[in-house]
Amino acid sequence: MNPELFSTKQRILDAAEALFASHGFAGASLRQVTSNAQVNLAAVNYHFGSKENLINEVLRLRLDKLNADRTQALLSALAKSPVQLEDVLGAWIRPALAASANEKGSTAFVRILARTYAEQNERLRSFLHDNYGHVLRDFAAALGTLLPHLDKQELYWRMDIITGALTFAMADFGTIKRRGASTEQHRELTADHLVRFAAAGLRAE
Amino acid sequence: MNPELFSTKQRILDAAEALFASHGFAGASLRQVTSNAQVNLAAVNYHFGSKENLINEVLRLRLDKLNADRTQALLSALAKSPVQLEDVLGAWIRPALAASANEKGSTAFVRILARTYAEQNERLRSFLHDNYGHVLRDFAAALGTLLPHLDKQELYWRMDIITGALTFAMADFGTIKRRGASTEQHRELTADHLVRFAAAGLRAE
DNA sequence: CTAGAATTCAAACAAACGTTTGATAAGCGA
DNA sequence: TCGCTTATCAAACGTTTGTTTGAATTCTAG
Repeated sequence: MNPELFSTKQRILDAAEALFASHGFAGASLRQVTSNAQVNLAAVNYHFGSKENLINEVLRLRLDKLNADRTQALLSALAKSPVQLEDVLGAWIRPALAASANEKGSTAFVRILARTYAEQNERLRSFLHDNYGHVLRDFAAALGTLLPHLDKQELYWRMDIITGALTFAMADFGTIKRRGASTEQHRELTADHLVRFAAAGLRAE
Repeated sequence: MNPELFSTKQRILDAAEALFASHGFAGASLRQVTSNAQVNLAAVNYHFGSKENLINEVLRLRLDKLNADRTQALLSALAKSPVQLEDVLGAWIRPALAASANEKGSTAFVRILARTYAEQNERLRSFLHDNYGHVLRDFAAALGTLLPHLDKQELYWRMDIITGALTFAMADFGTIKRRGASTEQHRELTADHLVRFAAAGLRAE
């Protein structure tokens, strides 16, 4: 029951995250996961109950932090006066980029997100909607007041485009190298460009 | 050997496309495919050799047409003087949107594309790169002359963002309904917005 | 009509899958 | 140390996977 850093449970989560990212949920087997984690095959069902629960847990842990970061960043952006579109978009984009360059140095989570986003899997979509839909709604409300020329449907559609762009930009974040820039500089640069790109797209027409 | 419209081979391709789109390559079994296609299980291996070959064939058939359409549209855009950024982007975006609303009335192919794009699967990535990389290079060259303020690396990165946005917009194309608009009107509207969005993002900074 | 190729079919193959089991080991408050 | 919970383990469970087989059927050129 200890939240040890290298506990069986944590090693499974780490290995699962990496394998789900590279092979997908269906493509990564529990035997691969437990082998990479160097734990017994039965450990997954003991600690998580089932493969499906493991998938949910991998998503939940990361999303909890990402959404908390986004919510806090949004509050900061809304506290300023006047509220700037770039700040709101930054509150959406920067925490996601930060999550993609975390302690494990892996972009596994965002690649999982890209896959999940690409999947039409109804179970996952409703899981995301139920647990994290309110964050999306908060951002939509903030963006809506900043962009009164967009009706609600159009706004959601453009946010979807931005999310797609962001997700893929993040998924490629780890693979694209920029000459003579540290990871943090690179991240800042990427965030700046994404925010500008998204802001220009939202203001269009 | 006949290219009949409802041949066993074609029925397998159609069923595979739909199932790969909704369940992924690993998630869709040959038994599901052959059952939906109403053909014998062994027919896949007889006509395609293996599941992997079937996946490649599903991708290849659609991509051949998409890339031919894009190449032709690019030539048309470049024939005009002066060459407009919106026209080049339209040559990239419109054929993809058209492919997403084809005779079968399904968005299966673009959802497959979204999944493939999200996958880090090296086999598929090199398959796409080897067979269709030249089209991407042609567009990059055209965009490069229109956007001299972007260096090559930055340009490719932004094209990646656009492709991600486009892919997800297409994947959602079928699910989003717009009140009082036919499918063709809807597609035209979507294409216009995507082009504007992308052009604004590319011109930024 | 007939011979031979092309296709379809039910059945089975080994391998891999997620999951369960029961025994064993480790951890720990009393 | 005891007794009990928690955790790990090898082994096996029944399914499902992609693939192969060999016989039956359909098609087609001569």
